[in-house]
Amino acid sequence: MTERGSSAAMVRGDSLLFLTDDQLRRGIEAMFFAYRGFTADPDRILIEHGYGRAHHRAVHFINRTPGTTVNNLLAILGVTKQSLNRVLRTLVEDGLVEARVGKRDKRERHLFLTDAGKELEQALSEAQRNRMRVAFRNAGPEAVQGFRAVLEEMMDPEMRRQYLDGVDQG
Amino acid sequence: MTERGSSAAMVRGDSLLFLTDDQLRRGIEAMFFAYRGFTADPDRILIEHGYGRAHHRAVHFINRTPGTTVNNLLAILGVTKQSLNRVLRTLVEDGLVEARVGKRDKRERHLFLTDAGKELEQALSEAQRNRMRVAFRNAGPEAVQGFRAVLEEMMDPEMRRQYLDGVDQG
DNA sequence: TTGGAAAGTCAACAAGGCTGACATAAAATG
DNA sequence: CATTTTATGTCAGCCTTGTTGACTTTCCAA
Repeated sequence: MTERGSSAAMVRGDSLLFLTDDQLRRGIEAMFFAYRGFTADPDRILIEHGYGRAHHRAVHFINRTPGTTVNNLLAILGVTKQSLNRVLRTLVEDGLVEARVGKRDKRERHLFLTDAGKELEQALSEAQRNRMRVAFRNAGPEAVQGFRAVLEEMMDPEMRRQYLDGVDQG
Repeated sequence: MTERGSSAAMVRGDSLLFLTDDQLRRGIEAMFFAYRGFTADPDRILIEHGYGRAHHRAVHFINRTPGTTVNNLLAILGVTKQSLNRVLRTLVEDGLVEARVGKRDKRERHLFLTDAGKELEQALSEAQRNRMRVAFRNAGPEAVQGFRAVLEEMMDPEMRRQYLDGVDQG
């Protein structure tokens, strides 16, 4: 992998990949259009349940890290506690999330999915994984590496930390 | 590039890339966290001007395709005309967008950025391009190819058409 | 014991989606 | 020419999800 002295050109194999403004604009539009596809399937499911993306996000990260506290969730989601609280309240009322008072620190609420919550999470993530799986397969293994590399570079440092935290096996 | 018979394994060079649910979950979170980074810089600029992402999207696509009609924009943005109209109205009132009555079809409004509109568009897209450029450079040219390939596969067919439409030189 | 952190609550507000209904002008069609 | 369809705009009202500000309760820790 060689790097040119030029500010906008990179060498890939034998073909030049120019990072012109137009190339970058295409990357920007790729993100915009792809994010729509990325959320489309879960959105349909959520509407049936009377929920929105905010509920999906909460359910996702509670599932990823069971027992996480409200404060942890706030840091990951990057919203105000009032916003998150509104979402969590409905999820608890609807019996999808359980908020257990902390044992060591009783101010904290540890969040868990109930069986019903796990069921919804499964439906949502399965739909999203299916699309991701098809995209990965069609694009090929090398593309998947590149996809992840670019997205990781696009994150703010704080978000990248959160992202790298959620690793199971490296 | 070889494909294994297995449903979840793909070969990349000599290392196996397993598409386990956990790998897919990481892809999902990568999208979530990266999209935040992707919008963070323009969001800051928009707030200073009292605008939101909806304005950014409109300005972006009017800049991409000057003279585009309201209906075209609706198809690209995937919102209702009421939603878009609210945004366009403020942009026209503020002198960032000009809506010219069509010559051949006088029902149509052809949308153009004014000089002030181009100025804002430049500020927004420059911020976004800078992040994209750094991400691309850090990830490397091969990663950029993969990034685009996966994102394109993630789009709904209709959106992919819109995406591929916006090509200048192939 | 007192300060401050964690969490919850209430109120108010705004952006930006949505639907439904209606108006207007102009093009297209019979 | 009459009718229908299309493109656009607009008003009213609703929802989700974000915001800020103020206030309370709980309770850990200095």
